[in-house]
Amino acid sequence: METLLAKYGKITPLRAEEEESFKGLASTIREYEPGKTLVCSELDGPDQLFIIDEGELFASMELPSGARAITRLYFAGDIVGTANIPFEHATHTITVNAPSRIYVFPRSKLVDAFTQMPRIAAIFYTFAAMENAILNDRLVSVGRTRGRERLALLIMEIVSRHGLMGIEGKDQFRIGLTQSQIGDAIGLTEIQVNRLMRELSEDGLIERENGRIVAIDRDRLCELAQFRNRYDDLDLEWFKDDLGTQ
Amino acid sequence: METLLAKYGKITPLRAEEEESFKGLASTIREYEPGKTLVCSELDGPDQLFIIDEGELFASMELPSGARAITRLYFAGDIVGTANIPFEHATHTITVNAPSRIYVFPRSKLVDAFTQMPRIAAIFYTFAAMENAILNDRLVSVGRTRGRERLALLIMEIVSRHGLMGIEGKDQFRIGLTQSQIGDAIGLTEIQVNRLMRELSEDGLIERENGRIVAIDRDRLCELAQFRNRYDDLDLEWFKDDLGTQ
DNA sequence: CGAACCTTTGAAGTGACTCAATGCGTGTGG
DNA sequence: CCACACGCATTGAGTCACTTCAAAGGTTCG
Repeated sequence: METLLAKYGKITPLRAEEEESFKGLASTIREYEPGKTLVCSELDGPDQLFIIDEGELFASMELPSGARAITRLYFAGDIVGTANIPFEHATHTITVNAPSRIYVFPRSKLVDAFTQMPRIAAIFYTFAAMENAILNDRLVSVGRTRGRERLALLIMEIVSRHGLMGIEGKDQFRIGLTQSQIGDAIGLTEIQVNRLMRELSEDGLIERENGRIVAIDRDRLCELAQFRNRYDDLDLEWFKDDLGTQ
Repeated sequence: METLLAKYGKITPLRAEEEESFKGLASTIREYEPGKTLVCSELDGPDQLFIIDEGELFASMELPSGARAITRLYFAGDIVGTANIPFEHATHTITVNAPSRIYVFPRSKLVDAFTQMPRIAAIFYTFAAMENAILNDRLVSVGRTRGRERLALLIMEIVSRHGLMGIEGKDQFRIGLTQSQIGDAIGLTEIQVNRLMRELSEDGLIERENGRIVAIDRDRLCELAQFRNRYDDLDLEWFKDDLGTQ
């Protein structure tokens, strides 16, 4: 369960007894293949949270028109399903996008976690706020910038969140989305995504090899996207020491 | 402090001792006039949460280009500033849009609240998840629908959230936003907003009087916007009774 | 080797933007 | 009490980013 604790550890170290207790809450760990749907907004109740040990998922919504929007991307260490928790029906569909190993966390256990460990509540709250901030940035991007900027932002978001958990190496900036999925994530057609990628490529901001994207000129991408890495900006002093274990 | 407790009460009744304890956390109550900026993303640290007793606020972000995006609307009973809490710098600006009475809630007190009352943690988490879901719906709307649908969704969001706290009456559906602000909220120019409002008006979906909007045909607006009232869909059984006060 | 899926390119159409100007209501000061 | 300013709403004309429709080129895998 290293991965699970890694991102949390980055946020605020868990105490030994918290770590122990927290581990007990994740009832099962499962492996999933790409294409698997974990929660479907039309059918399922949202009775579970997921924590990604390894892999990639995304959250999406389908419109009656047949259009699809991808609203969130999830990587190792993320808590998945926050926005579904307080609802009777799931608000979005969650799909596995790369072979993944996932901890399953029944909603009912949240109660235990919050009661036994107030710091866990603060951590969950922090993750929800982080997701909120990322959605916020996405909304601004889609609502108020052109395709070129939106694409740059998506690339930077993926690059930086990948980097967070130390998923680096030569494959560092691989983007595991099809152009069609990228379009669904930034509100463009796949055709336009294709054209913009060529543009960014010709301008030397990215390189493409075999469907993979490499962010070459991160500085200019950041500048273009007005990207701000929210994780760098975390300030968790407010619950650092005060929350005891009762 | 009736309003504060009203929406929470709708979500899950507070116990007497919780209510007492909770009241103690809100340090001050203040009145603000329209135009006042409570938190500015560039300058201020996000050390405070606000709970609206009465009034209207919105959260926005400015881009270097001069464009502005409005990402959230807040009404009586809402918790404002959730997404700013774990960050060193605020992620968005919060502006007062109608005369408001607001409870101010220092961030440091959150620790006390979470520790003393696990149910409060669950409630805050729920509000964050709710905001998450609304941002989600907005993002889908802006990214994957036309202006007409977006406008309809915004109107329905405002109408339904107004209705929540019983702010009804003949003024029931008043929208306290200029066309320019509406544009910033749904990713259109004020000119396009104006044209679309005329369209909706001519089609009998809304009526306009003196800059106010009245949602006449709510059914067709819902259909058009594919609107789903998230508040109707709340399911909070999961922390109803189990979270003791320790 | 073909099927399925993804990427790429072209050409025509359109929703929304930009620029520009007018109208309208309210408040303010001469 | 009128003149003016200011913010907001409205309308028109031209342009552009992106969409839609259509088709061809690559890759991967059974």
